[in-house]
Amino acid sequence: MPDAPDHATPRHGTPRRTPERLAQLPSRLLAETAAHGDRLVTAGLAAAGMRKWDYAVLVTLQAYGPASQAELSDWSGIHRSDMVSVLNDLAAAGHVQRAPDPGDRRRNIVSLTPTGRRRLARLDRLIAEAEDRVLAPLDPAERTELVRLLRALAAHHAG
Amino acid sequence: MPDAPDHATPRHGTPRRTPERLAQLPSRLLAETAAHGDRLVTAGLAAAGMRKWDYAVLVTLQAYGPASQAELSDWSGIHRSDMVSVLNDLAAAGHVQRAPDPGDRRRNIVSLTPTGRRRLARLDRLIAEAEDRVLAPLDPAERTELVRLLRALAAHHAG
DNA sequence: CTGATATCAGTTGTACTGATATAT
DNA sequence: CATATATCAGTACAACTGATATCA
Repeated sequence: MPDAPDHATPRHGTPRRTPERLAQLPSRLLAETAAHGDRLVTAGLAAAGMRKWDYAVLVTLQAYGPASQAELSDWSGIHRSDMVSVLNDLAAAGHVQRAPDPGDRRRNIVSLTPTGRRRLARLDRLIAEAEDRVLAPLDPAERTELVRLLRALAAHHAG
Repeated sequence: MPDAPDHATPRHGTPRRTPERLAQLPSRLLAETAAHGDRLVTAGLAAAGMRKWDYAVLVTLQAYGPASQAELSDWSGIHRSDMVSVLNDLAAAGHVQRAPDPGDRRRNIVSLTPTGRRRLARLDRLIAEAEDRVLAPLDPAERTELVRLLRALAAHHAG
């Protein structure tokens, strides 16, 4: 089925929206839905006064235990340069602790505090709600399938 | 299946990557795959010296015919403020033409030139190749399903 | 008057680059 | 020497905001 005729003169009453050829491009759909997801997650975390990267760091620390800033960068996806201020904020709020590594004095050992652990539990709930809103129109099987397909894409482009 | 134990001391030889709890978040997967898609599309269009928004404007003009800048903004998704410079570039390259609307002198009527039409045909091929790279690991049925699911999300959050 | 249009100037947010001091 | 770490300053880019002149 072809698009609207090329060079069509705009007629009044004709509904106009993003052209189908544009709207169905995978790259465009990914960008659009990613933006919606980011907006919902950002709004959810803002309820606790925190940001996406704060959550990523706390989850990584919980999963793997104390780590250097370089390790946290690699595992969470935050740029090394930006990790500094993220940790400054988390440390100032008492959610993480920075201590020099006695075995390698270039490094800081970053670890979760009990306060950070409690905060993470709350963020987990907020994130779960946000993700549920992101996937709202999909049933459970569709959600699983979407995640599977996205992981296949992510794995392919990461390798 | 639980994650790695909480507070685990890093053991040498343990492979480390983004924690599973983080890696499987739909919002994160969308952001990651969208970034890859954008990178591939940007690289593809750069082969013709053009950008994403240039393509979006040309496609919209082909689909709906001559339009005002405000209409192009609404239909292509480009911010009104940014449309100006996009059209400046496209007009300077001879791909579109700006003419005052005799019926409403606030408006410009933007239309495709023959040069722009030829350029669009080339961009269509470049985009098709880029999208094919984006979806590379998926078979045809999976590609269709992914687009269907993403469109459901996009439609839900647009309404 | 209001509201829409095109334009430009400027802000914001985020990813990223580059340089530096320190230590391995 | 080369390499790795943490830090900070500054860049690049896109999305967005706000103001203005023009016109319906």
